[in-house]
Amino acid sequence: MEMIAPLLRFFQRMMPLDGEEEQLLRETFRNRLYRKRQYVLQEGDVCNSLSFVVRGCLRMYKIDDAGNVHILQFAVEEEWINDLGSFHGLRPSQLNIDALEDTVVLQISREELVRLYTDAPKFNRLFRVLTENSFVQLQERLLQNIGSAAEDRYHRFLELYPELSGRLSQVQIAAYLGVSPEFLSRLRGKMSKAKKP
Amino acid sequence: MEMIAPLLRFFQRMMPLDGEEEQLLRETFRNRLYRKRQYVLQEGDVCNSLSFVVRGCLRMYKIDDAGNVHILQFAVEEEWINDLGSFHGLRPSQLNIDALEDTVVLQISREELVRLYTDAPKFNRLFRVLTENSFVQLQERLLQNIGSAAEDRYHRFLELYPELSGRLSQVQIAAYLGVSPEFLSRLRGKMSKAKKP
DNA sequence: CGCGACGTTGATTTGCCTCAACGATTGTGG
DNA sequence: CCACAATCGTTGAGGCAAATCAACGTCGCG
Repeated sequence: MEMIAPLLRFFQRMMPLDGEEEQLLRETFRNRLYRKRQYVLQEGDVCNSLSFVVRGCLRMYKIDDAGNVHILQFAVEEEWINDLGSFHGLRPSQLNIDALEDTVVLQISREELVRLYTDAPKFNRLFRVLTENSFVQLQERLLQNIGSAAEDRYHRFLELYPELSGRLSQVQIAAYLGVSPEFLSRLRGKMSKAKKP
Repeated sequence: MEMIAPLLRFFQRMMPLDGEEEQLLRETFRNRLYRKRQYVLQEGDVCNSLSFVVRGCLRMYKIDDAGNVHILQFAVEEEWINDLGSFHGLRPSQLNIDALEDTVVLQISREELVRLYTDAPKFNRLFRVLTENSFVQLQERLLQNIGSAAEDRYHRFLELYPELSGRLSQVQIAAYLGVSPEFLSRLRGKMSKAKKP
């Protein structure tokens, strides 16, 4: 089954590709299915491939000393999710990535990526931009969380990802916002009371 | 006065450069002095150049709705400090960068950077790695702050940047850790009491 | 000299967490 | 297909980390 079309579209949106480059992508990216609750990356392992979500939903998170889950990022259709620190530094990851739904991804390994760079130098630029975008995304996330109360963060989350908010359980949203599920529930109660009556 | 040596060293450590590439760097980077308290980048402006600190100390921070300062990053000798989101996206920055000491920087504008990429493609790789490193640094910062109490964060700061902790006022350190100066003072009191007697 | 930044300390407040209990869903193995 | 378990969302009571406000002495600087 041909799943690479979304990836081609993704790159085409950044920069036109010729037939040879498209062919290279077809050859180097591999299709993979992760079942719900299955790990894509586990803490302590080295992140050895970049993942592009074709269908489904993944989360990347850290577990702190007290055992609490802190979600850095979700990834749904046509989004990337990687621990770039681990991938590039060949260091064991502090992060976990797993599937919240049955999820189809396209993956490229480090070796294949290096080969891609030499076979088609254009991908140097493409992946530089991709890294820049990841960076910006992370910084935006940090800036949003800085200096605003949990209620404001929840508001912004709803505005920014209206689709996700319907697709995720409140436990996941709470872990993304950095509050306890109980507290998020209280916030929702307060907010709906403030609107309805 | 020749100030470019530290920058050449910085790049050489990543990848050897030939004489022509060194010459390109000499031509494209410009020297600049910022006086203490002077802005390098002001909120609302677009970040139009990348800055490499030769001597001195800069800080990059956000001011939240309540007027509190949140420092994302310090930069001392041989470190970079940029709002990559604003620089690459040509968007107005939400961040400020200013000088905590009289500071000498080397800067390259966006146009000069583009020219550099076409004149010497090797810099594509170099700046890709640089962006990757910035990304990793930011992610490390985020992961450290996640799920650990202020006291632990302060400890880690002292271990990670022993030099900085002597060079900065406690107000700056507090703004970096994300706590009030009063609370940091209390932490210090508690910590020295726990060691001394 | 005087003024403003800094560091400290005390009293009070608050945003959010923890623990605990409950009904409502979801999902799973017999 | 049903029964039991697990997860989810909600609500209450109590607790703690850190903020806020205020006052004070110290220092460096213009």
